[in-house]
Amino acid sequence: MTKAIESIFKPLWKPDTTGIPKYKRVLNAMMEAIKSGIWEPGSKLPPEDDLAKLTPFSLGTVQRALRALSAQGLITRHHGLGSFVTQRPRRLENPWHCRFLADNNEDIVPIYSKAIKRELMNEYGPWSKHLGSSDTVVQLDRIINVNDEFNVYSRFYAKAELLKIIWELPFEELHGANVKKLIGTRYQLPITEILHQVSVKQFDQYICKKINIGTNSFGLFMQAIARAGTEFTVYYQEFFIPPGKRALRFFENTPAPNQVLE
Amino acid sequence: MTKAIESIFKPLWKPDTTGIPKYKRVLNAMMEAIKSGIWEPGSKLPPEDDLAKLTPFSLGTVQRALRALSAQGLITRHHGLGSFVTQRPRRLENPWHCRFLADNNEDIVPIYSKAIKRELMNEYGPWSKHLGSSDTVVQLDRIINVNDEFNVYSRFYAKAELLKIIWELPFEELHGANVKKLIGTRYQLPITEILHQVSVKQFDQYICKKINIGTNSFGLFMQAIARAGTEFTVYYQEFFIPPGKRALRFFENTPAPNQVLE
DNA sequence: AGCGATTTGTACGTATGTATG
DNA sequence: CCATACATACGTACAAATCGC
Repeated sequence: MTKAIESIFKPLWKPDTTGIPKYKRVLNAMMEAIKSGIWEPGSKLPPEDDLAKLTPFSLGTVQRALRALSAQGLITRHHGLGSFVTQRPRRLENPWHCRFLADNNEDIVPIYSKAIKRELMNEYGPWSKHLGSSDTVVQLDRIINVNDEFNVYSRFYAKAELLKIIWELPFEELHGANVKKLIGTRYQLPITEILHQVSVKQFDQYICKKINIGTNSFGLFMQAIARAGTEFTVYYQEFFIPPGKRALRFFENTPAPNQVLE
Repeated sequence: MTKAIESIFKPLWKPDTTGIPKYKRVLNAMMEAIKSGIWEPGSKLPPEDDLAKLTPFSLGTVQRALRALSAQGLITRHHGLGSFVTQRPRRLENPWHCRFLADNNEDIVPIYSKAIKRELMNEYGPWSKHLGSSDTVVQLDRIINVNDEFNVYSRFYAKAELLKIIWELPFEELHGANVKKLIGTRYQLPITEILHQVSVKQFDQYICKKINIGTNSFGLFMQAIARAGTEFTVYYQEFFIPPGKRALRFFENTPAPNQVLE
């Protein structure tokens, strides 16, 4: 554990050749550690003093790096408590850009999804408007458990031919996986924008039963349309979210591209 | 000239009662000066040393304020040259990030807003979390008519001192105007991101009556948080949207920030 | 309720580095 | 090369929030 953390700061002890300011070198090292998972989301960082001792630099320098990390949203700092790794969906790696908020209005709550149905379809449906009506469409239904508090029903649609993986993969492997991530790693599909629409409507019996809420309840209905370019739709998705639970936050901002290096 | 600049920093010489950190007091004073036009866009600020001498604080403190102003996009700094008031601060073109969709799922429907209440407040409330709890807050309530089909109730909150225009402007001029646009043209405040949150909840009696829906109806509750930089909140807004009507679409206009954060 | 111990937050003064004109 | 002006860095000190005893 400590070994891993020490290794993060090892490179800082070597004399610098690049001319990068020290506080940025510290920042980059820590950013790398967070991204690569050495520090997991939610975990507590060592106190400033300790960090400073792990580097050949002064406390103030380390503090500045921490302040910048906090401004970038990678860590959250609490006076008198400590610094913690936050988890914010990063647009580039993770096309999720809406998540349920924790009580502190800052962190996001964990979710776990379970695939429950997969079908190939040729009919016309609400998805046709977005995916086109001519081709075979694969539908994947999942139930997303949010922080063990409530369930969300999700329907995912894509052209079967385009996303072969969805119906070729063993069904079990669709559990828990973030399908969008799967798409991202497996295909080189550059999803450039995701449109979201929300409205309030009455859920049908099937949905209500599946997510364990009273029959004919009203709830939040969200649609997401993921596109590559402005024309081409990669997938279309529907979410049925029970009322009154947690607020859903949209992260519409892309993190600045080049603060990592230099 | 110099007289005006000196006057900006006058208040800093008085002993602080509020507990606001010095670097923030410097920041606020300069922000005020830029907003109000004492420093015009493009003009050069005095060098760090001079600024420090104009305040009772150290160079480092002034530097930190300048760094933060730069991160918020209000000033631009050039090594060896000087600091300048940003010409056209980077902001979202259209601060409306979401609109109601027409039936063709493509166009947006027209809206018209009417101001119905304006108040100054000192209490603690849901806005405090975003705007801070110490200062006086101006609240502006409006009813937004959507395509003559239904009404949305909107509550707008901002620090009174920051957005003087909201409560200094004759009440009638707040009708129909896009307040955000007003802010954009009148002040040099670059809104770089707007966060949105949605949830479904029961509206209170007052709201229901104002937008002509049945008492105790459920509906879509949306919150919007507009920021300059990643830290500073410009305003906080709440929307109460009746159920089942039209879908609300979120557009992503990314302002592509290129600023170094801190 | 009080009192340390821990930990982050702010601030100062000073020194040196580096880009610009 | 020089003066100007921003950029980074250090070491130190104290303030303030939080937690556990």
